[in-house]
Amino acid sequence: MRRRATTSLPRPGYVLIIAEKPKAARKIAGALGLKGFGRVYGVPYWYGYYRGEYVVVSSTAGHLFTLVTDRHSYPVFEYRWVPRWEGERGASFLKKFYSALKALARGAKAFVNACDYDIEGSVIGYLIIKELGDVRRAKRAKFSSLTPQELRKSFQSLMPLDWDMIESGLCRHELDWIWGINVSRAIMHMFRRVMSYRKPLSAGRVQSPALQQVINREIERRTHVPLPSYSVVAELVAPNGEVLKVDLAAGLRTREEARELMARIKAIGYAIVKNVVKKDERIAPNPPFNLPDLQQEASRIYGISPAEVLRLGEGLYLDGVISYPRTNSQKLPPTLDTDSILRSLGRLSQYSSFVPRAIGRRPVQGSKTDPAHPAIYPTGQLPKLPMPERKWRLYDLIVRRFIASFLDPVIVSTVNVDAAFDDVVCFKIKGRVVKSRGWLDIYPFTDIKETRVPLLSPGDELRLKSVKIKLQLSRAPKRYTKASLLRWMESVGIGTEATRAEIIETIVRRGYVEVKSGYLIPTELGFQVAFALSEFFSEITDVSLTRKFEEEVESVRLGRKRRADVVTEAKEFLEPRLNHVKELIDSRDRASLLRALKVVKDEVVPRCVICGRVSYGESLGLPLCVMHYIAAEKMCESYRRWREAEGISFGDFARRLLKMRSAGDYVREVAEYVVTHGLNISDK
DNA sequence: GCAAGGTC
Repeated sequence: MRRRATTSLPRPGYVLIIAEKPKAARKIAGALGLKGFGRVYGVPYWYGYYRGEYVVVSSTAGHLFTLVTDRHSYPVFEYRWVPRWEGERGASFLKKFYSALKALARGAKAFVNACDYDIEGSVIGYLIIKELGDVRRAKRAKFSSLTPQELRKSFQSLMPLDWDMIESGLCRHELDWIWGINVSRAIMHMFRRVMSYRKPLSAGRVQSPALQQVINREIERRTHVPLPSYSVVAELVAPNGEVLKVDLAAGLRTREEARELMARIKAIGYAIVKNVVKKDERIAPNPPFNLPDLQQEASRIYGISPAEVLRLGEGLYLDGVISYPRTNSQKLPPTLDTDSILRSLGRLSQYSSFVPRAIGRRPVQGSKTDPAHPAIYPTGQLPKLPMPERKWRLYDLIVRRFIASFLDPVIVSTVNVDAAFDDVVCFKIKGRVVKSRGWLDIYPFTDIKETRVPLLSPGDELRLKSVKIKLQLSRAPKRYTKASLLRWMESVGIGTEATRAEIIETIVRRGYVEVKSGYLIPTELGFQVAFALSEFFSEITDVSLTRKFEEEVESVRLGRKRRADVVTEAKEFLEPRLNHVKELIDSRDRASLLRALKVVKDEVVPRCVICGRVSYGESLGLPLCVMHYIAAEKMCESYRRWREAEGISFGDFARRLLKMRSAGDYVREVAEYVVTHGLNISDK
């Protein structure tokens, strides 16, 4: 497109088309064949005639308006929309978009909201037209992708403003604001009064369930009581003399059971091969990245955090070397000229040998989709080198995943051997060898474990060389990393591609969790906030609040409910509870507040006999804090299994727990108390 | 100051 840059505003009397971002505005202008180009306040616009109509296309950069209130207290249900650059820190870059659209709106005779066709896009465009233009002279462009055909089609049949969609979007904003601001203020009030804590605290529909998840996992780990199970493992000698290590049985409940099995196996002395099945398995390449997959892989392979992936990805996108990164799609656009992208990538020596194998083929596609954007792919425009190391690594990962998606599957030869010691025990021996490396050389980050097995045929004898019993202890689940927490958020459907990483940073910034060796560990403050929320606003700690919002917002979109009614319901639900909490805090009933925060150390009675925190309840006949209480209860529960498995006394069980590294620290502390005070649970 | 959601 030839551009004639101008520094002044276009001649008035045009239809102003508003896109969600500058890149989209450029695509729309291209599709409509607009040749004129100019800038206002540095913001680009395009102009010209489309089907006889004089039009101007420009854009915002996401939300230009936000909700604010003038009230400083809570409950608060009065709010209004204001330009974001006025108040919000870090939003000053929006001022030029605001000024530009305001100036362009003055010369417009009509408006088109051409933001992404989703509820946020409807809100973004609507608020701009409402605040800076005139909604009575506005229409909506409806398109599902930014391809020229789709865009032209949408402008040939412009729709009236999509009021139900706008109302549902406004409703989502208001619900999140009402819940988030009010609950945040309530807990700040509480922590200020009770603990003299003065830093900002927060709660919200997405961040609070994420925090709760980290807390639950930590409680599980720290109150973990390992449970026993037994396996029988043996060394067998194949006819060719090779020694094989095999699990003959696993998951046995008692040591006695395992001993019996072992004795019978020893008496027989050899196993017979029953069946041998050889097969080739094909492992297809992964589809091109969407953002969650990229965040996961960058964290796994290079330890780059999800938020940094988003930041680096945005940089690569603005450099023009990759497509839009905030996407959930694993599919490439059907019209994409993949061959010319591949040819261009082939000019980089890292990739040149793979490109010929990829050209002329179709890529693997994933099942995930996105209403606004395709999967992340290299545009074929090559990056300026050198670039910072981590940025390069991310780019390289994206390119490799892209090229891999065109290549042959990895072929793995597998062998499955069934064998048995008479009718005493059947077992399997499995082997795997990579036969053809396929896409594995360009994307070598997948570890395909190889196990070799000697050549065996039915009827072969496997002589027993040795056999023993192995005690297996159940392990506590792993702590979350930023990447695995993000995965969890995605799996339960909270947050969006663009926000999840930043929301994880928020719970870190608040001091709710710390990052140690990549793992998220809740702080005392995090525990206290989570307990306070569960006590007074339990809904906000659960992902089901998002489900509820989605249902409400959807019913507004379908015109079945009015936004005002949904907002009123939320207000009527929250207001009495906020007032109740406020009264409790103002009543200075310190003891009940401390009990609600659960893990506070204070002079209040009764206290945990082990750690001095406020008591939560009695277990083993002792007043215990919530964590030692859970640990003690789990110990009593698990003792039944240990007695069945090993026939040991409660005292011996406690002594063994002290030595188990996989036992949670709260469990070991309770065990130590049990040992030193000679406690028993026979009376339970 | 506090949310979640867009995008630079």
